[in-house]
Amino acid sequence: MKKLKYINLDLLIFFFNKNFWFSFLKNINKEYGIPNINAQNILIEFVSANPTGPLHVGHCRGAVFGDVLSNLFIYAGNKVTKEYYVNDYGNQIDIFVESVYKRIIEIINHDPFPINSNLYPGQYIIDIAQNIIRKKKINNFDNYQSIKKDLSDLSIKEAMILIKQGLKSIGITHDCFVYETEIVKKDLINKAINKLSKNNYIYEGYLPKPKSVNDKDWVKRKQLLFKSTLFGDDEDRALKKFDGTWTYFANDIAYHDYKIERKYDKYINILGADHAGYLKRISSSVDALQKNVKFKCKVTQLVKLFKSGKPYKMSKRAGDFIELKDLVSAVGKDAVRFMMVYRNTDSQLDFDFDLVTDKSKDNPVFYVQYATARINSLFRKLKLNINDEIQNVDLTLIKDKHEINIIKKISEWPHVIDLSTKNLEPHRIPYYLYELSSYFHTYWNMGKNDDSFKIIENDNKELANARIYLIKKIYSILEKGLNILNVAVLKEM
RNA sequence: GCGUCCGUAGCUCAACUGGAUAGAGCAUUUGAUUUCGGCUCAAAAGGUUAAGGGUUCGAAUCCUUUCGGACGCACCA
Repeated sequence: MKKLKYINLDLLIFFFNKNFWFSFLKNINKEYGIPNINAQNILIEFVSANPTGPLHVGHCRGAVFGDVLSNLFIYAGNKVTKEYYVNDYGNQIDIFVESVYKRIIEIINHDPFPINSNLYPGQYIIDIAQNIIRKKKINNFDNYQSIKKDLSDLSIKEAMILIKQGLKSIGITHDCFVYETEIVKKDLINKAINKLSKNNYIYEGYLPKPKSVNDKDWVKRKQLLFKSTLFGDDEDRALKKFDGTWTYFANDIAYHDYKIERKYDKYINILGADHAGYLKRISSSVDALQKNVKFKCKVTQLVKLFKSGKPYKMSKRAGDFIELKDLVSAVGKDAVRFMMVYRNTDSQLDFDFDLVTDKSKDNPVFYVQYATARINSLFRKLKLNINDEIQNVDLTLIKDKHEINIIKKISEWPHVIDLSTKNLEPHRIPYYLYELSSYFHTYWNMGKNDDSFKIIENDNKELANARIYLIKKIYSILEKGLNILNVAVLKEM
């Protein structure tokens, strides 16, 4: 230690000398950055988009966020189950299936598809219709009511194929798909509601009129309610509809009870901004179902698309939204993944099509990948395998301030991992990788201006060896970080 | 009207969750390099952290009020 500065009661500041940093660098091993924690069994639910069509850009942020978070937890030594809840039940599915039906009839009988109805018009509905006709599981489409159940199953199956393709295109695979119809079929709803009932969390009562509803359309009605206000929600929530069937929320309580029954150490839900209002209610129900359960919801804010600095508008109603797979084919999986977690999920994200395909240092994805490519080129030049250990290093030859700063930057890595994991904030990783890359590129450029800073091209073999050792440590962290992001580590570009 | 999130340099965002002089990139200015004013490099400048009030040794961070923005607010999913 070089010196110790006293600021006040709680703050001590340490200044380390160079030898500290050398021995620090020496001690970096394969486990460097992995927190020393007890392994946990974590269930993380994300995407969970309705099976009524392919994924679009709006789903993308939550999808990548959940996946990176999973990788992060795995890296930190935990066991992770990535789960997708399939809402294959209820009104929206009915509308979807009817849309597919009308498209089938349009294709077979040339009856035009009813525009301006509540049905989904999109091209993907036509594709699904064609697939169903082609696969010939149903031979006669004349009577909608009689084939409704089969058509529904087939349509959902087709939609799930599209969704899984979209996920695959950005490198995401879920471990587990839980279908809402299964929850209903197994009668898990009664089971969960009984659980709540036993604790007196359920009653018959009245809800106040919502502000967004007209007086005319509002009928005061006694209904079955869950006391979510006991757990911090703004209102108690309805469990049964006017026709006596369960609400979506009741089914979701059952689903979360099913999660709890499977006994994980920790549960994480990733929700889109448009479902943020749902958060209190679902966490209330989880608290009510089981005391002291570790359950966290994370909301990802919207993504705004830009092209050359101008907003890129799209409308779901008109059916012209951008599908995830279109985004990926336009800018590539790496760019999508990197940029989607580059920012804190609490803030809205601007995603510029042009910037992420730019081959320049303005593009953070390129910049980080360029660093790994440059480092690889050094090893190629030396005819060294980048994975081999470097022997007999004399690190005291590293003297420059910038080199010491690189070591300091490297020392931040475990903290980045720790904060990202604890606070569910993986944006720190790409941000850090960008900074570390920036340190590396500056180092590289120092050699361009001054030969004595050339990493390998100088007469001093010992010095070159020490520098290569340092560079390799940078590389191993970039590699770890990119692996967590599931962004390619490029050997050359 | 209510709820959630956000407001930090001209722009897009960080800031180790309450700690030092609030940091990066773009844009700007200056210089270097390049037989290109375009690529690259180096440096400078840029801030009352939306505004007011409070909490304490100490606040961008916590509390409160106001203003501004996004999203949501049926028995839909």
